[in-house]
This record gives sequence, C-alpha cells and structure tokens, in this order.
Amino acid sequence: MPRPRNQVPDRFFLTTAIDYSNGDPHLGHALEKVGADCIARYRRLRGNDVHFLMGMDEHSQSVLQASANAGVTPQAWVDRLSTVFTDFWKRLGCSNDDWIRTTEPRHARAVTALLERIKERHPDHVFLAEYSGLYCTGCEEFKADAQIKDGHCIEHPTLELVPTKEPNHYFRLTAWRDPVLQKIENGEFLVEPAIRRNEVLSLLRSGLQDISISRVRLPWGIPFPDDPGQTVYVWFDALINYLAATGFPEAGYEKRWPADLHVVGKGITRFHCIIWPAMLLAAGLDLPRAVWAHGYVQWEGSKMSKTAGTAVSLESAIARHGPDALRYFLLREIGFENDGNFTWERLDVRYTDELANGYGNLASRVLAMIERYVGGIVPTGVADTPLDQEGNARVAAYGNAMDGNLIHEGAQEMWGLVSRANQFVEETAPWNLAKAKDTAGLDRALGALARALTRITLMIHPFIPGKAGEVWGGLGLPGTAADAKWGALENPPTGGGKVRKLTPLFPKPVS
RNA sequence: GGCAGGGUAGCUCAGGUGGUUAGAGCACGGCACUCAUAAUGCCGGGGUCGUGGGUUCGAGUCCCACCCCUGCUACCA
Repeated sequence: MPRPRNQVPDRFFLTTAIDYSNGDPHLGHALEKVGADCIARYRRLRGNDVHFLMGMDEHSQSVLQASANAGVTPQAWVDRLSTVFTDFWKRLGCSNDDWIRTTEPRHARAVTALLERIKERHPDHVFLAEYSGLYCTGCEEFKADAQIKDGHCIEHPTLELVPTKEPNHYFRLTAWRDPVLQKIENGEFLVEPAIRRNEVLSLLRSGLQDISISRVRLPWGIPFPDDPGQTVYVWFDALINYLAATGFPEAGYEKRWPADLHVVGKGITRFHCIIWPAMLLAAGLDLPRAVWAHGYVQWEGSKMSKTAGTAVSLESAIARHGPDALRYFLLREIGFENDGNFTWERLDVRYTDELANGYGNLASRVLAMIERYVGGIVPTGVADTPLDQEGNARVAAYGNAMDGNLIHEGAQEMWGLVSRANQFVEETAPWNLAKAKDTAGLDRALGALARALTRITLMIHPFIPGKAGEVWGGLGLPGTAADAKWGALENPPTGGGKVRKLTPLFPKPVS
C-alpha cells in the first residue's frame, strides 16, 4: 500500500481528537493521547520536524447542560476542564506543541472562513432545508434513535417526544461521495487499520445523505455566517480545529497543512474519513494523508466510557506505579489497534515483569558491571558481537513496525533485544572474565551490552520517556534521549562515557 | 436484520496461497548462575486448534451448516 505521508519526510503534522468537555478525562482519553505521543516521539527520533496538536471540543448542547448542572457559566466550565485535561496530559509526558480550544477566536475565524470558502466555490453546497426529528422538551434537543427507548427519551421517560421541524443549513455531502471514495481506494487518503478502512468503504458504497450543519436555539456555539439565529453544528465546528491550528485562513497555513496523521477513536471514523474530507474537498483544500483509528479501553470486557469509566480513575491508574508505567501498560497491553482490557492485576504484571525485571534490571546490571569491572567508563570497541548483530536486525524491524504505526509490534522488537542482551550476559559471564583478568574480553562484552542498552533505551523512549531519559543519563551519553536521532540507534555511540548507577527505576511495592 | 472481523495452551496472542512431533510471552515445576530491583539463563509439564459434517493421500489452514463474541449500520460527541 502506498504511504504518501512519507513523501514529505521532514515535516510531520500529527493530531489527536479534541476531547469533549462534558466530563473529566479517563483511561480511554489517555490511551489516545499516549499513543499519539508515542508516534510523535518516534517521528522525532526518525528526524521528522514534528508538530503535535491536541485540544478540547467545547461547544454543544451537552456542554451547556453540564455547566448548568454544575451551576457555572459554560465558559467557566470549559476553562476548568481545559486545565484539568492539560494537567493530566502533562503528567503523562505528552509532548504536544499546541493545545487548541474550539472557544478560541482563532478557531471561530477558521470555521467561518472555511464555510465562506465552500460557499464561494460551490454556492449550492450549503443550503437551507427543513430538519425534522423528535424533540425532547426535557433535554431541549433532538433525540437520535439510540437515545430513544420505547418511544421516549431515555433521560425523560415521562415526557412525550414532540415531532418537530426546524430550518437548518445543510452541507451537500452527497456530492463528495465519489471523490472521497476514490481517494481512499487509491491510497491517497489512508484509513487505517484495515478493518476501519473496510467499514468506511462500505459506508460510502452504501450511500450518503446530506447533513445538517447548524442548530437553532443553541447559543453555545459559533454563529452561523449570515444567519445570527443559528450556530454551527458542533461536529462541523469541531473537525475544523485541525485546520485552525495551522493558522488558516491566514497566509502561511500551508506550511503545516495538510495533516500527516489524525489519531482518533474507532467510533468517530465516519466524521474523520467521510465528512471531514468532503468538507476539505468542497473548500479546495488538501486532505490529510492518513487517519489512524484506535480501539477502546475496556473494563472486565465492557466499555469504559463516561458511565462505566468511574470504575478506574485516571488519577488512581497513574498513582499505582507512576505515569511511565501507565503509558507503557496502555500501549503494550491494550495496544493501539484493537480493544483491550484494563485490570489492576495486568497492570501489576506488566510493571513487575517487563519494566522492573526486564528493562529496569537489565539497565541495573549493565551499569553495575561497567562500574565494577572496568572502572565505570563505557569500553570502546568494534560493534561486531552477536548482540550487535541482533541489535541491527531488531532496530530495522522496529523501524518498519513503527513507520506503520504498529507500535505494539515495535515494542515486541525492543523486547527481543532485551531478551538477547540478558542471554548475552550469561554467555559472556563478565564475572568470570574479571576473575581471569581478561580485560579484552570484558571490554568487548560490556561495550556490546552498553550499545544494546543504548538502543533499547532509544526504542523504549517513545513509550516511557521519563525512565528512558534516566537510563540515557546513567550511560553517560551526551545530550538527551529525547533529542537523539535515528543514527544513534543504528550506530550507537561507542563508549567513553562515565556511567552513573541509578536508584531502581521501577521499585517493586513492598507487600 | 444487513455488512465486517474473530473464536488456537490457565491468561494475552502468532500461526501468507493445506503437508514432518501446533508456536511465543506470562503463569506453573525443576536445574544453573551471581553482575543485577530473590533479578537472569536453561530445561520441562500443559492445547480433541468453537460445534457438526464435507473435499483431500493429508486441514488450525479450503467448502457447507450451526453456536458464541466484537465492531459498523450515518447527525450523543
């Protein structure tokens, strides 16, 4: 399959879905942010000029209602949530370059400009029509089928739903079905993984309807151009954040647009893979190169969303073993493709087994042997040991996997090298070399182990940037792991650094 | 209902176009080692490959039926 995003190797504009501000962040939000951050960090390692965007979706009826329930103004409500979200993402080590909020002026400007641009190019693609639906007087909004049970609103089963019509502005989505379909089919616009691509394709093939893009009676939104009585429907509004963050419509936005990758949840592919590209085509703008739709975090096999999400708070999940451990768990156990289960037991197992006994212990034993047997200076030497050879193969396979956003497979390659490094320790038995005063043998073995640990550290850095950074320092390497480039992974620095022993990176809880 | 994906060791999963004793990691049992966070390495036990038929010299791998799970099925985001 062609990968057009690699046509521009230097620049990489990466986004996550903007989070909906109707409640506190949970593990599901965290998976997406951490996964995208892992990709962003990997891309920097690859040498791309990464621009990483995250943000908040702050309009809509639900936000208005949530703020009313809390007894505060909508603005105060979203201000607070924006802070809560950014604090969590900072604690989890997210390296986003920008944080956009749909209540910002730069966003409203872009929404208005995009609508104007569509109307200019295709005057009949934005038009007025009647929207009819079932209106709940309790919620003061139209209800979708999924929100209706036995002919009544789920929230207000005692009230009658009122069939209502209102004039809405519509977008002629149907006109763009074939162009969007074609761009997905020919690989110009990638929808990944394949299961999501198939879903989107079948949706497109089964036909589309024009969509309503405005709402009356909803003050909490962006005013619809030339129609002060209506606001822009929240989804039409929200998608444009990716473009707004490039500075659109101001000159210079083309330096960032199009996005190279939109990371989203599997539930919102039709907005990102059908409606959004249609909007862009109508406005004569380039499509993003790719959308990656990840799965969900589940709890005991069922959805962990707003309702069930209270089972595990993000706060407690971070507190268990620290932010790096949670990042690692989400990416390793849950993965970035299928759904996965969160359980405390699995979190503990991954932590103890892979981080403490695996990576942490390897770092600990390598640094200790360098300290004890060769005076704490990393030996220089020729990278021709079996461990170096294994490293070459693992690094190459890691790169292939990570290039395709298969971060789960990337992690597997990294673990393959950890395993081989531990074997290498047993094979060379440096403690015996030391007894035999075989300094050449010690240099050769410990030099190879230092190079392997350097490679492992760089490969694991996108997953656990904090702890990997500590090991980088422990190896006495120049600069930081975050600034290191691919060359350091292919040909790790050949020694000379002064090691520094570390306190255990992943202490085991005493129990 | 329709479309799509899946049901393989206790757990999480690998197993292109059918072919020697079905694999990995974790968990479990034994042995070895001591540099390391009682860590690591080696060996081993453990599976009627959802069910029932069929094609074939031979099927986890193809065909049919059935059971179960998951996702999508268009304006909650």
